[in-house]
Amino acid sequence: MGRGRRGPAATVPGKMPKSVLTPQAEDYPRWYQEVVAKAEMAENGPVRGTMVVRPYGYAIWERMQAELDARIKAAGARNAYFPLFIPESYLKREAEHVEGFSPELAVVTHGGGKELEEPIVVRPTSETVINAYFSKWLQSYRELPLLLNQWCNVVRWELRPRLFLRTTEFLWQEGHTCHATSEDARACCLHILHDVYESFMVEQLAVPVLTGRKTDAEKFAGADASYTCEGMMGDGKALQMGTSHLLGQNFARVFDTMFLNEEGEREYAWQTSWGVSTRLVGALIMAHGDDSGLRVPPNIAPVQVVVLAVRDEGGAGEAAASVARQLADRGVRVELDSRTDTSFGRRVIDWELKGVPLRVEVGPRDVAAGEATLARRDDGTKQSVPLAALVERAQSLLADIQSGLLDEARRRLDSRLVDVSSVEEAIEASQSGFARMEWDDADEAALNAAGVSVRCLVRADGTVPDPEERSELRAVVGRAY
RNA sequence: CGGGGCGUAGCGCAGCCUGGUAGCGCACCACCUUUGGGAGGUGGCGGUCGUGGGUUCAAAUCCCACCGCCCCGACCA
Repeated sequence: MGRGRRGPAATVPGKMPKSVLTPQAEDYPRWYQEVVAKAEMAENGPVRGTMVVRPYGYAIWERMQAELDARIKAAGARNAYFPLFIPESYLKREAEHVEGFSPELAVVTHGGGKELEEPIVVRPTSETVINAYFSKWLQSYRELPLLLNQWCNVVRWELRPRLFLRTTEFLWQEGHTCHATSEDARACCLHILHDVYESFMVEQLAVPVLTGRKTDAEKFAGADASYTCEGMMGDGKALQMGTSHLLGQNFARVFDTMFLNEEGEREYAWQTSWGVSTRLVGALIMAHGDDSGLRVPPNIAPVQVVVLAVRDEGGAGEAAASVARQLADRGVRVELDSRTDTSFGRRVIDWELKGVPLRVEVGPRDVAAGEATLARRDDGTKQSVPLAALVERAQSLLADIQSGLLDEARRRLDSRLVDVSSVEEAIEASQSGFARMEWDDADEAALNAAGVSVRCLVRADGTVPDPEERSELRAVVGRAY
């Protein structure tokens, strides 16, 4: 936490502030920082730009990993692991790649107390090392396509870090593939974009995204084309949530990644690479969070239901434990909160901060009536439910909450995405959301001067353009994280 | 790197201008009363005042240098 900054708790000495967090409308970035801190997601590490991910934040990441990993494997990829350290010479082989990454590289010059003969780079991404091994392993078209994925950390030196959104070290998944034809590589790249990333974001994170192609200015260094999933955050700004790149034969050429084709000729492999990172946690926070804290969609929530024993009287403690057990038996991710030495209100607020989708309150009054109280985190409504019907009701409410959060996010995206016909209108529209316009009219220099950028390019029908496609395209512009 | 701000207890801050016993709120510990939307009382623990130097009988306070952090601008998942 920074010095010279105040949480709302500091404004009135001796008194609790009215609200737990700075309201979003008052100061969105501050709201974000406070949620991350108070929901115990993460904090800054000792080295600038590094991040300590706390158990609750990491639990969310683990849920994301589990869902993504299943989809990645279903797409045909296998997991592997490549080293953190990469010879600097590898990076230098692909001219555009080094040029793009050199400003943000961490370079190791000493090891074992001696200066190294060749500097070692801490991986900013692994195309180069992985290609060094692809070239060794790959022999025949019969081995294609070859799809590998790795879960790891990477380092890109950042000047202005923000927890989860932009840190010097972050966790991610990077997929790397080799294909026999350009068409097959393209199909894979888009399959990952839509059927792994977009589907995960919509179904699990309940965040609708726009998919499109990056402009040359924003594409991956060394790629022929980059495709992106762009989400709209609560303040109308865009967040790049995932990217899938078509590498062509660029890396294959410099690393000699070749195979023998059906005609018996040696040919360079056609490649893709793709990744999503812990930035997704930031996306989750900003896509659904409200003035009371996080709102985590049930599908991704590490805790879907918290059962609160209001106090340990009238059998409430036992009843709460029993409810929690029943929910767990039905496969619900549930946590029992029986800390009755802490006040009820405090505990409610803490669980709201953490965004647990559904809260079950069990107190003496509920027990006497044979009921429990269910409180939804998404809309704040409460209802009493007979204990016998509780598990069923909880499960149906979780489903409602999941779809409700998606609908809400979709309405925001739809209502704040407007079609415009000039740079001036685009800048105006970007103050509250996205603008869509003819790409030919989108003067990037003029937009950038106003703090706005082209997030992605799409066709008139909304589908993603081919790598070389340039005419009749629409540009989606907005402010970006 | 350019501009602005800030370093005092775990967190948020006051004290500095006008040198002289280091304070407040929250958190934490103990006990009692509490518990259906941030509980109250009483007692307690906790600080090399960012670092180094200088001025002075005396420095959190004045002077110099350095370091760090935060915010705003040029790059990125």
